[in-house]
Amino acid sequence: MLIRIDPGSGVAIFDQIAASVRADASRGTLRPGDRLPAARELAEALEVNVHTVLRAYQQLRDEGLIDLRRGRGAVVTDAAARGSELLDAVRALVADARRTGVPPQTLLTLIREEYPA
Amino acid sequence: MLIRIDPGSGVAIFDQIAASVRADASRGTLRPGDRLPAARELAEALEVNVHTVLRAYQQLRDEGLIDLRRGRGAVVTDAAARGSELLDAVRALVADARRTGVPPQTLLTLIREEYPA
DNA sequence: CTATAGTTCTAGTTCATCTATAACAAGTCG
DNA sequence: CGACTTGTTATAGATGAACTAGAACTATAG
Repeated sequence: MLIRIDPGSGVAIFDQIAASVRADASRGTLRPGDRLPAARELAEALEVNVHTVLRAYQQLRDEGLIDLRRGRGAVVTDAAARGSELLDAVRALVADARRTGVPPQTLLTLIREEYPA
Repeated sequence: MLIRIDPGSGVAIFDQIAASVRADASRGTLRPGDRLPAARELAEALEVNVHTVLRAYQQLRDEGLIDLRRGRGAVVTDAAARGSELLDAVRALVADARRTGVPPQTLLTLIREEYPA
């Protein structure tokens, strides 16, 4: 469980935190039942405000990736394991995009168009 | 060529415009050689500032999706056609994600992790 | 040459993000 | 039960990116 962020990368910090957790879940580094660090704790480690971390956690909860409960913290759900099954398909698609010279932004847009939030 | 935007959606307007063009190119609605509306023209239609549209166009140029020339405007390049070849693969992947209950954000993160800008 | 349309510059406004503090509430766990 | 942990909510201020506005400039098309 290592979360790294880059302030001033243009991407909102809370988005980076959430993305980092998602990535760990997909890789299997984070497994169902695992607990994320407490918000205040992580905030201190990243030298970031608690609200920023909490906003990331709430985003993940909205996606069903974690459960948030007072007193216990953020626990990874079963849903998180499912993401890892897609990894191979994702890798194949990315390889295709690379080969044909389709830039990341375009690929991301294609996905978004087909799978709107 | 229909471009719609939603101000106050959190996503920057110039990003929305660029994404809309990318989507049209992938779908085949926009083909190599086609011209985008003049920046001032589109700006007026969308009730948006010219700079905002131009920023979107410049982003697309950086990706190689369009050529920008004074006096002529924005012309879709050959590169744009390549994106459409990926559509089937993208649709398959999205279907897989849907089936397994993986939310859009998670899928997008997976792509980003594998294909960093 | 004239109209077109992108480029560059300056300046002001708005709004999301992030920070800082604090009080509160619902759990966990001994 | 009771202390502790940890998320929830609220308020307020600072910062910077995005957007707007207006104008002058310049390469290219026709």
